[in-house]
Amino acid sequence: MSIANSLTVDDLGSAAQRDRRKRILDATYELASEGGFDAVQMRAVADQAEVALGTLYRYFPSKIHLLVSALGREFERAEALLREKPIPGDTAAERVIFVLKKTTRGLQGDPHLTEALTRAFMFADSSVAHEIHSVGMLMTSMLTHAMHPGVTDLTEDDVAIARVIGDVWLSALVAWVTGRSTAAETGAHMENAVHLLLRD
Amino acid sequence: MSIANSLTVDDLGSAAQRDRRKRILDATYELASEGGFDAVQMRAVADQAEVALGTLYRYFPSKIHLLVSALGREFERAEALLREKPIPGDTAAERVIFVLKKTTRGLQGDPHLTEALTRAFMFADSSVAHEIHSVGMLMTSMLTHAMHPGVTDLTEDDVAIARVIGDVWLSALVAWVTGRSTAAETGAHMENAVHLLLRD
DNA sequence: GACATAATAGGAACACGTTCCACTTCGTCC
DNA sequence: GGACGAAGTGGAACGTGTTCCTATTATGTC
Repeated sequence: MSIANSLTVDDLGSAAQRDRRKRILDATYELASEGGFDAVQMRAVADQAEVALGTLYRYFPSKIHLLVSALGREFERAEALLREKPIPGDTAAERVIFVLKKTTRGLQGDPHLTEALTRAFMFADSSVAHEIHSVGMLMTSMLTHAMHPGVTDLTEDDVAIARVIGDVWLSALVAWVTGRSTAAETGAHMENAVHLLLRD
Repeated sequence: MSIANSLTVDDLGSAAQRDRRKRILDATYELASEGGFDAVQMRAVADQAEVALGTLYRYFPSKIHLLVSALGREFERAEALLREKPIPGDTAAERVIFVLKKTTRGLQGDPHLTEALTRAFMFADSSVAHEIHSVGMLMTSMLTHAMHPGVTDLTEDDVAIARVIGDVWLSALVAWVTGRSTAAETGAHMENAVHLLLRD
């Protein structure tokens, strides 16, 4: 009993909280992946994560926070994947397009999930500013890394260009998830924008 | 009575519908201007427009349609205003920045309204594609007009540049209405982007 | 081990977008 | 001017995000 207890104590504590948080984000991910934004219903997330509704709201104060946090986790994964291998391409433009296409392809492979996460990102207000900022930084960092691999002291122009590309990427993604443009148009538009911005 | 009837027939008919539509959009505008997206409640709009809830939904099938239509009306006004006078500035970049700043200043003068309309625009799905497309075309046309006043045969690059600037503008607006960046940052970012894209 | 505090469960209740229905009024056609 | 379909009214009802409350369980302290 004491052993069981000590084990329990080890497994629970803040580990229990990490576990709950993970279960919640996993449930969010799964529901979003199956049915998009509308399918991520707070009661459904709570049920699937085996957590009470009140607990869900204790961990994530709103549906938007929940989805943006899930988006953040996805971006961290994508960024980690990108860091594993050097980015192919001889010019900054080629490398940036590679990163954009790879990331976009990943997102478009799971349209419902992407719809849910993009919607949430676009609908967030200032109370989610912190989470949004993390995602924005990750995106900018992915892009500057593609532009100048290994370089740490970036010029203001580099950062500005990365931000503009990020803006275009977001807009294109929104147009795509809302069914206003096709995947091909999205890709072409992003490629255009990169060539306009990185003429080297 | 027959005179009254004929008058009534003239005043009502589709004129009554135009009037209802206008009252609804006016109510939307006023509520949005006072309290933003959340304050535009369908029951409140219906009350203020002196229209039944079912009638409101007959004219605009969702809150998003309603707000995007209101946004469209605002853009038409802004575009008409711009067409009145020639755009000052010696270079394309100067003229584009003038247009962006003027339009943005107009929007930022009514933050709640802008928040409501931008939210709706970003949250729209494919069922609102038609209305969104109108707004997008207006924006692109305003920007190409600023780049090349009076020119009608634009190159693909011109249109692509206008679209990228539009994307940046939207992203900046979203960041601003969601409290993630200040008006000054928004302006600076847009100015940066224009200079990156229009180096003439 | 007993207790104080915090976290969770379970679920009722509320708000607002949306749908639906029964009834009335309007516009049109004979 | 009577009949008929379309449009409008008024309001109930439903779904889902969010809040709130009480009972129960876990955690940390003496």
